[in-house]
Amino acid sequence: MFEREQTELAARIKDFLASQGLPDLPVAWVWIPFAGSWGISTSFFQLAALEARQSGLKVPVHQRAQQIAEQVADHLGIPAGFEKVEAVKGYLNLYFSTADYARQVISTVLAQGSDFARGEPKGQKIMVEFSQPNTHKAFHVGHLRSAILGDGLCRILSHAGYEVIRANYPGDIGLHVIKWLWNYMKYHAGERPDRDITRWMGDLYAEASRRLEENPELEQEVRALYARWDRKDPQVVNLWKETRQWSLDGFNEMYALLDIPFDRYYFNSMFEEAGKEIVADLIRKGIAIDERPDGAVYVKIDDVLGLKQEKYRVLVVLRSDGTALYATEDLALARQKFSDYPDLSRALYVVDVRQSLHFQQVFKTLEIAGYPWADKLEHVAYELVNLPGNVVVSSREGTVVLLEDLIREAVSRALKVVQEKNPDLSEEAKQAVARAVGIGAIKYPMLARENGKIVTFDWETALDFDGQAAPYIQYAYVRAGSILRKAGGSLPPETTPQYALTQPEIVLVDMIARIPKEVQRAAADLKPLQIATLGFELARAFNDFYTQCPVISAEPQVRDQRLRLVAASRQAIAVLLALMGITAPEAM
RNA sequence: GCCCUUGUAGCUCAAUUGGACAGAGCACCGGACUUCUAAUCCGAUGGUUGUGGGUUCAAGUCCCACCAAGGGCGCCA
Repeated sequence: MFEREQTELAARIKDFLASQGLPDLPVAWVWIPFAGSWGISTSFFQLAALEARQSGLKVPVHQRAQQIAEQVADHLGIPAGFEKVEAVKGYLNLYFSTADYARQVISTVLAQGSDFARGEPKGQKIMVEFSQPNTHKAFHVGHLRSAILGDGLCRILSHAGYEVIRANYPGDIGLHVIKWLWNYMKYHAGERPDRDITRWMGDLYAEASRRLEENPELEQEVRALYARWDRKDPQVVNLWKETRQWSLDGFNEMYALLDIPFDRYYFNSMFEEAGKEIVADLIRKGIAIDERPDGAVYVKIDDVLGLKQEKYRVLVVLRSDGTALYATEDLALARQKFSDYPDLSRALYVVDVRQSLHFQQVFKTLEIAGYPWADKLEHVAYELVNLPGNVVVSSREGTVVLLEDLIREAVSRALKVVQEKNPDLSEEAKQAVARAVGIGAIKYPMLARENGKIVTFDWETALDFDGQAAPYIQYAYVRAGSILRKAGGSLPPETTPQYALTQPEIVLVDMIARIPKEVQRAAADLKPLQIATLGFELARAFNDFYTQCPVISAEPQVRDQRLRLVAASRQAIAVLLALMGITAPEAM
């Protein structure tokens, strides 16, 4: 909002500075950083410093910056739409006129509804690959971050104006799958999962690992089974297909609960052969070195690039026995993405930070091989989810917190609270609230953290519904809805407030006005954290308003104005919750 | 050995990308429900931003060194 005014003012300032013979520097507007200040600000330190360097004048920079700010303030006077202009400590602050500003912000939100803060279509298509779960294994809190972070990124990018393709890449083949099949065929033949599919699949996998650990000689049988898979033995392939589907069914249940959809599935198993073709091509081009059967096929990336210092090191692209590796498949997967969507402008991989080098290697190898889209591949790295005391989540260590357990616990905990707080709700409504609150509480901490920082999971924090957490934001939404319901009727028409706005109202409008810019920033930086933080701050501003500014009992003019502000706040909170994939409940 | 990430209040995290007084939430202490839902609000306590240099008008943010934690380094995914 107010981009036009900002651009015009910047032009006027630049003209003025030029007329004073001052250096030409871009005018960068920022929000005045003090809570409750409505306006934009820019500083003149850079200008003063540059001038001092060019002319050799000995005036202290901050003093000179203040002089310039004062001159500019005098020159501008008070522009239309503003009510105060001041020069302070080298900064030029322009305060919006409160009445106009509030009216404009509120009306914009109410007119745009759920499209509030939606960016202009950018004409760019972005694929986001995230939540790469392994079939035939458990789905635990550790896997949750990629799913939630990736989903949040998709929502933000889409709202910011990009066309987004949500891709999943399940690990449906590999040693872990063969181990599982071996265990199933030998000890569980004919069994089928009933409920809790993913748990059952995970249990069988853990059992297989245990058996092999206790009796290492059994690994021969697993290897033999792998060979049968490689020969495409129909019995093995069919069983693999059937059991793989069980896992996928289980994943789908959880994605549905979490409201995380996908447009496109790529499966690990689809890329073994295609990957081998690319490797053959790399060998033909002299990029990869083939040392089979004594050694593997690899790319000495640093050598190829002529780097003196090691950076990309060596990427093994095929095993010495000719079977495919993760890297083999990744080469083919990237090609497939751009074959399916030739006009993709970016392909993001939301994968944990441990694979940073791997992706750098794969991307660089594709670039060397001459694929024109190689520079559009991008690894969005995030840190792992740990348990208190820096304990790694691991099925082998028995430290897993299964996703289904987490969801169940969070929801039942939320249900208890609803029953306490709002016993009059119907049973059905209570369940819906509990789901919204429980799942929101799980999602929020995964989003409200810098991507590169470890999330420590512990039950206490995860199920703590107080303070900076999703329920806080949801509650603000509920309160706003409650006021509107009590007030009844339709919203009063747009008016310019004729009374002096109070501080909580000013802060609240300010928060709402920041949203469009923050959406763009979060999209550009690929950081849902910024949305999560803003969501909390907006909710806090609303709660503050709620306690200090009566709406329904206020005199008619104030009441009308505040009702519109409440409706706009509710809408703005809904937009931010939607960007995080968190449900906005009607009651709590 | 080389490379990457992180280090901010007792704990968990922010800080408009180099700007104005480093802000929240938990926890602790003290207050506020016959008034729009107290899953809330108000107040108090709490800081040499790991250490030492440097660049800059301006450094939590950039550069160098050191310390600490985590991660990655040719046939795991």
